[in-house]
Amino acid sequence: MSKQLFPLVMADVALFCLDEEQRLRLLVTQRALAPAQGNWALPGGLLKPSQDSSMEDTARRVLREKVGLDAVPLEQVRVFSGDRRDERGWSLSVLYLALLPKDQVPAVAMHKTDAVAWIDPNSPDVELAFDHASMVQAALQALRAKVRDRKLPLHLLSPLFTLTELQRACEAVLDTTMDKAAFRRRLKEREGIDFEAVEGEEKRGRQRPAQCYRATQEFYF
Amino acid sequence: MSKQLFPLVMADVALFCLDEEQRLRLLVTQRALAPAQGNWALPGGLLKPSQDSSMEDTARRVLREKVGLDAVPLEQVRVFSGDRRDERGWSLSVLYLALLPKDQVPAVAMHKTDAVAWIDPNSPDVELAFDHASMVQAALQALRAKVRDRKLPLHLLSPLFTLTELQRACEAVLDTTMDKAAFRRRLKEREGIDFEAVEGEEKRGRQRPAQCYRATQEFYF
DNA sequence: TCAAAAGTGTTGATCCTACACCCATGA
DNA sequence: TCATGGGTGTAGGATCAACACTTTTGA
Repeated sequence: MSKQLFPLVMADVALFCLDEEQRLRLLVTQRALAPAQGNWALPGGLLKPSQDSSMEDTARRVLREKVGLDAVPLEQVRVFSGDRRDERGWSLSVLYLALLPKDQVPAVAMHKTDAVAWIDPNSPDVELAFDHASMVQAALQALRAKVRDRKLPLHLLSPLFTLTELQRACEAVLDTTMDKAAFRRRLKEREGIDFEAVEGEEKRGRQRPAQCYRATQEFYF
Repeated sequence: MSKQLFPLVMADVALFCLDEEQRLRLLVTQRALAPAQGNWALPGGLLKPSQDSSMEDTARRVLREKVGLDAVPLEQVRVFSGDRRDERGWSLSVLYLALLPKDQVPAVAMHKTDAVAWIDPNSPDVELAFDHASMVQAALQALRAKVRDRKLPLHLLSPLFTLTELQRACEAVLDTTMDKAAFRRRLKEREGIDFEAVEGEEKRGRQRPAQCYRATQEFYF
């Protein structure tokens, strides 16, 4: 057991995006300091009671400082705690889930204060520090549960999106393929997607252009 | 903002049971110490790093110390944190959900170290301290989500239970009524409830006795 | 005119709801 | 024998998965 009186309190973030081929990707950073220096880990950091007015603030600040991202929608997953998960002693981490809109992915690549990488969350090709492998599992599970529950991962897309893009996003999360007709019928019946951004037609490569949609905030998660 | 370096770290427990009339009830305790002395609140307490090897341990210890319950299955709901929820300063609480088997309810009544009460979680007739009203809401939501998701709140019942008791438990949680035939069909098809505890027939009041069932552990939650 | 992706319609299987019905018991 | 709650069968409606089909564009 530890002799310390207070635990370390921190926030970690599992930040997902879609890559160019619409595959689900997870952001990891290379740790600049001990412990686990040089290892890969989820972006995270210690609570600063004087700066943060909640753990969500901590997570937000961490994202700002480590990846240069602001105003990312966050969702709590769960707490990881114990006297053995961090060599510095008793620690408690609140894990947050975040989805990065397609149009902000380049911003991460630009910001170069820390080494960052996008990895496949299903089969990570790097070893993750601490219990961050479990965290990734938990975050994935939470994300999948939501999509399975008919929620739409709209935050993975740009504000203007096509139905096929939305379907690809759901498929990437659940790692399945879905029927186009059924997917669209479910959406249309649910009444809440605003139609046709009048001239917003995406002229993709060499095929028929697709209708663009915009969703009201309540459909985001 | 607070000047403290470390936050208070604690665990709170939303412990549910069914009363004699199969209604969902929530355990609250009267606070013996400041802050909020004399007010009602969820049972909770501070992390003791030297005794607890995880936050779940903290929750378990709290239940043991405050209500005299041991080995209650716990499930994490989520974290409540911030600099304004507790007058003592920056604080972080991990909320746990627990279901109390019918045959252990009397044990709580016996244990008299703290004043305890069972209240209706939907319309609490007492004012709860801190942000515990939000906690109750969150715990209820988590519980309902599970039952809606076809999970069985078996921990609310004795190990030997009748199908009607199980249905009443689900109904109490969701605050609805369900169709008997449909409920039973769903169960039977799911293959996993062991049948007939040979002589375990409950001879309720003045009607036909009901078949008793026992479930394998994987169906509990 | 062809490939590729957008977008729609149909059909059979499955699940769910509502309700009717029989069964076993205590009074 | 009647009231009460345990337990089952069925029919109609909603939902869903699978697949075939039409449309619109760039090359």
